[in-house]
Amino acid sequence: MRASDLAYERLRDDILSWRIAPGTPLSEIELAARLGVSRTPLRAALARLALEGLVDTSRGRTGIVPDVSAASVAELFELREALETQAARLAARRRDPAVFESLVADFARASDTLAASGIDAYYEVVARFDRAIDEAVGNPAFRIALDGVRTHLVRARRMAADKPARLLRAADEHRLICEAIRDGDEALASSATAVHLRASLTAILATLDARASQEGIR
Amino acid sequence: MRASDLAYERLRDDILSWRIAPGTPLSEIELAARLGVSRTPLRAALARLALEGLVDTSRGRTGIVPDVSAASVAELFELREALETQAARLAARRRDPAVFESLVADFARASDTLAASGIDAYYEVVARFDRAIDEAVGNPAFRIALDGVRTHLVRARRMAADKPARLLRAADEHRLICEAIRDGDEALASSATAVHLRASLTAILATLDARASQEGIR
DNA sequence: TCGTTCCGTTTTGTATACAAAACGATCCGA
DNA sequence: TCGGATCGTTTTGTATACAAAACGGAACGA
Repeated sequence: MRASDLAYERLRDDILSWRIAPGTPLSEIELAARLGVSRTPLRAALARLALEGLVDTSRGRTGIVPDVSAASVAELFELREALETQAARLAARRRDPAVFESLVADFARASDTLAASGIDAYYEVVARFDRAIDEAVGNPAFRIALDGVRTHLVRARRMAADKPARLLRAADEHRLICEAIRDGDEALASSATAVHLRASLTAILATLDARASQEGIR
Repeated sequence: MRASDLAYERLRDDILSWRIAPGTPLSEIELAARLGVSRTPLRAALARLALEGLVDTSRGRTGIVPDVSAASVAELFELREALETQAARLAARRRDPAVFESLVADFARASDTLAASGIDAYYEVVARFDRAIDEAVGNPAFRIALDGVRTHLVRARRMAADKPARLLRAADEHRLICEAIRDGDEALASSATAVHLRASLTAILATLDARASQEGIR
């Protein structure tokens, strides 16, 4: 594996998992030393992250990790709604029914999965759902656009720290989407996706607000 | 200006204007010599272009300019429809009516503009339309996504070499979109955008087909 | 006390040298 | 004649050295 890829993946992982806090200056020299690569491949990694929006180079010379504000999450979801409602519509048009039938069952079992195997097991099912959508849409450019949005979503989700009650509702919403796609009902798939995204956004913003006021009390 | 930015802009311009033909191997050494920079900033430029999809690094080690196929254009328009129909909807919700009233007049005059000042003057109006949409939407993440799609569209459009008859129809379609946005009619703005995109795609694919069969005859 | 300017330090931007890997051509064998 | 392997050449990937620019602090003046 190339050193630049290694640096990219490590940095990306650090940012998405909040190991690097927003606002932290990303010094090339320091990071290169920490990751054990020279500055040249590290610069390439930083450039990739900057183009993905995970590093903000607009302020000053040194890149920093942008913070996750309520406004930025709301903007992200506006873009996400544009992409995912259309993706659901296209998926319903071109899907393999068996794939989504299987996902319907997975989401119906979500309560058990969550209780037995924890939150990561649930997110694994969601990841499978995303991959099924990508495959059904069958459009590389569309997939890349969706991936970009999902990347940023990971950060927002980790911050919001989804509560089990919300996850159970989300599983139900996902099940509805899968049923619509399985049945080839484009309009319903699109609408059900919109419903899910609005509910998710509301939940995340509520968590963010609660956290913000908690920080304020301190 | 940084050498890497210079190399990026020059290369990007060369690719978008078809001065570099699809399939051409992008040798770092040769390009660095031609642009008068060293390989380090040139590599950064190539990396940026690769992430934008203007350079394909998936095949072999040397990057090449991807070609514009009918399939890739159709895929691009699927993504474009997802973004622009939603952008039109959001723009209708938040617009400054005066801005789009002015654009309505511009597109109504398009026939004269085209006859008097040529095709570039018409595309300048379209660029103003795009900027008005961006401003009305007011969502940085959305704007970045739209910019990415528009970049690829430039290549497809240059290849298709729009005919005046099509441009006049396109101006009419744009006028309809602007009227809907001006009036705050979200549903109509979205639908009118979908109509315009489908017509544009059909025109581009027809030109591509004609060119393909012409190449076949040779 | 506040603002401004200058200088030292740090950090980024660029160039070049070297190492590694991949592609292509040629030669050998079946 | 065709397939495959090996070697040479070319190209990329990485490291390091140097130049330039920007930030921060201190000192000076108002």
